[in-house]
Amino acid sequence: MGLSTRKMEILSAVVKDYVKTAQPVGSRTIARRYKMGFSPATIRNEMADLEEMNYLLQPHTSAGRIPSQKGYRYYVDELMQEERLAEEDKRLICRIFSYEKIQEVETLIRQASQLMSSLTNYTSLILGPGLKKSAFKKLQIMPIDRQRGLLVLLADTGVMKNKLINLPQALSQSELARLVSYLNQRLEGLTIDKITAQLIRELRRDLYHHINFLETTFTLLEESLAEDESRVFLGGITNIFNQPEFGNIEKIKSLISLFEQHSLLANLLTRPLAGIEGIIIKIGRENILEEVQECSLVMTTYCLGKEVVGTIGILGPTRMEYPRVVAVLRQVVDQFEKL
Amino acid sequence: MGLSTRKMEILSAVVKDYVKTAQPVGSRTIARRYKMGFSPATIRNEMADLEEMNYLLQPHTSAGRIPSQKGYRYYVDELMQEERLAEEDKRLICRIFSYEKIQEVETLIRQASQLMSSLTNYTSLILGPGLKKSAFKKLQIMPIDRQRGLLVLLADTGVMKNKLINLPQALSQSELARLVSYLNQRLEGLTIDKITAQLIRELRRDLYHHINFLETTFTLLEESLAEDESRVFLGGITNIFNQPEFGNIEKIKSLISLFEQHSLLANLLTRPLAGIEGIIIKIGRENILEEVQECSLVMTTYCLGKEVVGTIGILGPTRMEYPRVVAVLRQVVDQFEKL
DNA sequence: GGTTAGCACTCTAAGAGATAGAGTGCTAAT
DNA sequence: ATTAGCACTCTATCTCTTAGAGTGCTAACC
Repeated sequence: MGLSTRKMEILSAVVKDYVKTAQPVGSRTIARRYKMGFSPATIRNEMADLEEMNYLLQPHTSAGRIPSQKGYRYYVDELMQEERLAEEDKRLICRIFSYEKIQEVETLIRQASQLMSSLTNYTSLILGPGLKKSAFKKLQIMPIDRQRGLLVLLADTGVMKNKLINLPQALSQSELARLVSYLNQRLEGLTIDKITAQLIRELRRDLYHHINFLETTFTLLEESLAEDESRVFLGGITNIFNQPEFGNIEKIKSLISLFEQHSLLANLLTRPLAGIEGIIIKIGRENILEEVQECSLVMTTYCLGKEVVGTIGILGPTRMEYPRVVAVLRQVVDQFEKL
Repeated sequence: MGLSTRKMEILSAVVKDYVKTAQPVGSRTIARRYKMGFSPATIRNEMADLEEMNYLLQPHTSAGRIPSQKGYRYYVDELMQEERLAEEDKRLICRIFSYEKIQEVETLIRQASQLMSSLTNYTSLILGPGLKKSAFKKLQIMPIDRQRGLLVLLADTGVMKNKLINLPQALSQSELARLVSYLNQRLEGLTIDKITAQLIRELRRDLYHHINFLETTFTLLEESLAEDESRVFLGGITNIFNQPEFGNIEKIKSLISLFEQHSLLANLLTRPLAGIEGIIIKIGRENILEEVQECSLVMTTYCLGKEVVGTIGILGPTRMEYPRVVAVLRQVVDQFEKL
């Protein structure tokens, strides 16, 4: 599979030029703009070879070449050099992470999402930290009136979850307090997704007379686990539609409709990253969902504390400025993990 | 300004037909489809009059007529009859309000928003209940570790707000408990937007030595008031783009970009309703924002408890099925207010 | 006087050529 | 191995034409 140096240079030039202009690239253009020291004819021959090998393709006979999916893959894996971010850009990223120390995770994520999209001119997708993978921190029950209370569940990642619950009439203030402190003690340090099984076995045994009440607590936890995955934050939706590949209304609609379905997005951001560290790039049909098969997704997991809790991604057309996007993403994730 | 009965019938026919077909309506079509007992020529004369009076307009000389903004206004105010919803539709609406009694306000709103958009095929906008107009219900501080606590603020509308705060080292468990119960007692029943001023004057006096701590509480309240208005829920974004008036990509982009700016949407949903009860309809340029000047917005405020807390609206093209939209909206709001 | 038939006129949307331009692949020369 | 030259191909764009829908006006009708 070894490409000659010259083929690499040409492939690289085609990708760069096509990314910039969105127009099929001709041999003359490459010879002129990238001064390779060969005539267009030579480049034509090489390009014909590259097409033969499926790195390039021609929209129609008398047009220039554009990179194929395989071409992008090769470029991304072997040829591209990650961009060095301008100091200015780095500063912008650092600022949102340091501006105020005590900040809601959600606010932070929203800001990061905004910023990434404006730095890249693509759309950013962030899968927020869910309860599932977080460790239990604290639980509190706040009585509202005779019958109802508010259950507040806090994870070490800063995520929290509230739920209205019914309190058994019989429960007195001090009983409630004891119950809460007991639960806190027992659940301390556990990962949320380990709690369900544990709860049933142990707590039921110890708390016969409060079973009815715990049923609700239990339901909350279950529901949290189910809803959990679908907290997706989008930024710069309009950006991606400014790309010329979205001149077609149907494509826009199909993407917008996808953007409304957060559970699908969550999947898109979760599945490919299972067990993988670092930044990964999914090009075109490498993505699971049909709606983004003309797009590329650059993404990575991020941690809050020790545990991996979510995914950050940037979605653009396959004709994407990969070197820059990777650089921005890396910078953001680095900052994230410093928290 | 009195239109003859015949002119009314013709205007009404033009609106109905144009809403259905999205094509300019000709005199022949009206004569045929709406059997008015007059020849096309007569209708042509009447239509010429209506155009003269600015109720109708002609895209170009040899085309049929379409309603002008003034035409829609007259139709909506004088001619249209609210649709009777099918039992089936009513049932769908009732179901989400009764399905589970104890439900998060947010979940409910999301569901309502989904449903409204699918029942109308337009986009629904709901301005969620904010803290501002709600009455204070309960406040709790949940210690997390030595330095930090989680402040939970609950309003009678079911809205809640969390905020991380720094706790002064000096504060003991029991002191904290006393403080919380004191605050609860003092703030009970107040509307949130009345708290700010009150807090400063009275609480400061009584709680010299905790001022530092209260500063943060106070900050939370202030921030809540500021962020507050921008909780907007959108449903069925894609729907509105299926309308033929959005054949133009620029229009789509401009709307999408508006949909991302929740503070603008909040304004759109708040300003026109100040002091007004019932359903109001803003047609085309009657709307504040430029992006929706070819759209109509049917909206009304809703209450949770006694206080008006938010707005529900449906956004479609000016060429909108007003009778149906009004009916759906009314049904949803009625259900809302039964809570 | 209100209503209607008839007809010339206008405007658009859609299709058919025609043309320019970009880029190729091949051949022959270097 | 490289390059110049050239015929060829394909698209995008423009113009021209045509069909069709709908009008406004005039003159006839009840």
